[in-house]
Amino acid sequence: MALRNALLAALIDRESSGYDLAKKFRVSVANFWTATPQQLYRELEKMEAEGLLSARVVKQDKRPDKRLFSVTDAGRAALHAFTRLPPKPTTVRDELLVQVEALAYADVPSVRAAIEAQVKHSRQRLETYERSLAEILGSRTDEEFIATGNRIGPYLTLQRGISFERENIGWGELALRILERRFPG
Amino acid sequence: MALRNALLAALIDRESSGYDLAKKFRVSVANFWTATPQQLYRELEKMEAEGLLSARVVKQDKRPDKRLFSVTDAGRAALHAFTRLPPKPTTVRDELLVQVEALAYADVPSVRAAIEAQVKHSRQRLETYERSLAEILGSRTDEEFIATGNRIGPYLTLQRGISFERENIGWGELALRILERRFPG
DNA sequence: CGGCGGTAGTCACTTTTTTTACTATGCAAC
DNA sequence: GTTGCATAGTAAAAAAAGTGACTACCGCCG
Repeated sequence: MALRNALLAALIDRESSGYDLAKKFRVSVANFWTATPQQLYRELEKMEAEGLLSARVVKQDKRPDKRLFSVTDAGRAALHAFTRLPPKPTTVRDELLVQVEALAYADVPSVRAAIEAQVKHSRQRLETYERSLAEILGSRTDEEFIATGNRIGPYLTLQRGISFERENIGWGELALRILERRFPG
Repeated sequence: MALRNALLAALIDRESSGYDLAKKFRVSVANFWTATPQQLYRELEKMEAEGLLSARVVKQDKRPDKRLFSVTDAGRAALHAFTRLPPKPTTVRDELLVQVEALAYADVPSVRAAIEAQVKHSRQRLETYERSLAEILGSRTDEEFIATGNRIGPYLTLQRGISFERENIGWGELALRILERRFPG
């Protein structure tokens, strides 16, 4: 009952297929919610059944048909109601940091490789976020956008994602330097 | 099967009761893993049954008895094996950011209050982390510690927590300024 | 023309997580 | 003197999430 709010937020200003949403969840939404395609499809079904979404089938020529979902008035109302409630505390699950916490008992080369992989991943995400931000801003500066832009919400979540990934990269580099020094090889 | 690794990491250099762990998960571990007390107790039982932990009962005078768990050799081996595997991608669930993403359809005063609450919470966590860091460092500087300290793992995860909470605070303040400007009241 | 990758999903099953409701004891404040 | 908070847990059920396998169709590359 929580994924649905993320879906409403992701769908609210753009009709999308399950597949589109899966992509969006891999890229921008990944910033604050993670979900597998299976979860999405299941939840979309339920939400349609409950009247939060409406779906229409679009026949396609060279691809399988797809179903485009959009938020209904009831969905909009549910989203508004959700924003009136105090949000649940954030939950995170970061196996890499568990491995780092256990460093003294860990296989250091594996952990080092995992940190490197994560730094790479963060760099990619950072680029994606920055492209999205540029798209939102258009030709305006941050200042102009903040004063007059209308996609303030996505702007803010993107900013959060950007600073998060920057910190991630910085932290990863620090960790690698320290590992290099303490466990050379 | 994932919480268990976080538990092994949390227990590895200190025998603790379920209650102690619940506290530790609220404070330091919260940085990279969240779990409720119920989850902890259940998992501790299983892990003891599987020989990853050993437990001893300590009778107490003015409180209920408690069971102190410590990691066995098998547990240490399991933790090491875990660190050899590539960590699963991080998952997050942040309802506050979902609400912010949906700002245009949200109840703005509620969201503003939620951001304020989160900033306060982050300030508290930041203080906690900084205290823990000072404890780990003792009288050493960061430089000295990095060169010679032996709790490198916890040092790194704490650093990650600290920078995360700082970013959180900065982001929250930015968001509040923007809300103030765009939705005054 | 065969295989790979991208689009667009569904189904069955298992594991995990969350929720709700309990049992106890003791301390401190009001 | 009893209410609320902290300690220290347990049990059962419901809900959510994750895993793996599967169906299709198409375009493109070699």
